[in-house]
Amino acid sequence: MGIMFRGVNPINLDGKGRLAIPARYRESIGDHCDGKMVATIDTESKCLLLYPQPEWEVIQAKLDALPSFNPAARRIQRLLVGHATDLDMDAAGRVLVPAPLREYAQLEKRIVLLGQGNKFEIWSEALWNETRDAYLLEVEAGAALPDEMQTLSL
Amino acid sequence: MGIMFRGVNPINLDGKGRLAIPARYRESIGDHCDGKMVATIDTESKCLLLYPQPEWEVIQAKLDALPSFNPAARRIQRLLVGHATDLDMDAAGRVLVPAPLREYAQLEKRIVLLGQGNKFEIWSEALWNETRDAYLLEVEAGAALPDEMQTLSL
DNA sequence: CGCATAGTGGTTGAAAGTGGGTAAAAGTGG
DNA sequence: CCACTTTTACCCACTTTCAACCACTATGCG
Repeated sequence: MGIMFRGVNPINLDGKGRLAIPARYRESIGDHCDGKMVATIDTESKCLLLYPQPEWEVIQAKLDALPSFNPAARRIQRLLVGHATDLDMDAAGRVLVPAPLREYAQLEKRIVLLGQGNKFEIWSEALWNETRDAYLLEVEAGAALPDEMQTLSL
Repeated sequence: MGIMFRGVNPINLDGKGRLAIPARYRESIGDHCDGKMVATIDTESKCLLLYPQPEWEVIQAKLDALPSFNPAARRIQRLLVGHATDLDMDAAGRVLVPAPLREYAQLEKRIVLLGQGNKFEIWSEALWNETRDAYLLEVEAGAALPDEMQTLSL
């Protein structure tokens, strides 16, 4: 059983595009992967995914195992593996988010770091707020839940 | 079989947004999770959910196991796990409720802490009163009960 | 009626967030 | 292959935030 990230963290990117990982995650990240992380794009939403390196290796192994002649599989491989970039935490607990990834997720100064289990999601603050509000409206409208979740008891 | 909370507790949030857990729950919380709790939003109602950490870990594990390419699953993960925040009781038995969560549930000074089995719900007092009265009216109007409850014996 | 415990609020010191400067390294073009 | 430009990693300084601590008040119980 590995690392478990959660929570919403409003952060400022600095002028150089650096992201300061909130202090409460640093110890577990240091233990788990010595500050080595991997960032890539989320293909479904305009946000980035940030994994501890060991977690990412597992994902990439699964992706590499997909059938090479299936166009959808190739597409996912190219998008996810193709954009995956190694990032190192510096002494102050920051990682430099590469310009192409910043551009994809429309990251300016105000961003949100969202804990999501074995990974983080990185959103522009504006986009996250829009997305979150839309989700809440969907729930209110009684959006259907898939079977796996019908039995989920909170 | 774990912890069981119940009862309605009117409480004041202080100026810093701290919530004093009523003394009668503190011992069991201390035993069960050493004061470590997790708060997140309720997606159905404008209130917060407050779990002892071990209880929450079980729920998050289930949520994290949902399929990543299912939009409804991503929605629930982002809303619940994304807003989940670790809280620690201080020496006086208080937890600081983060500003984003206070905002979601419209918590000002007067709030209500509602025991609900393995968790608490945190309501603004005004919203709770409205909701409770509405529920009572629905029952009075003879709202239908689902089948599972037809046989329920109190 | 007094004591003990819970509720409440304020203060302060350490740590996290933030921003910039500099030097080395990588990339680019002649 | 060398010179020049751009990037990036490391370091330092400033500001803000928050959590632990302390003090006072209210309440309930013996």
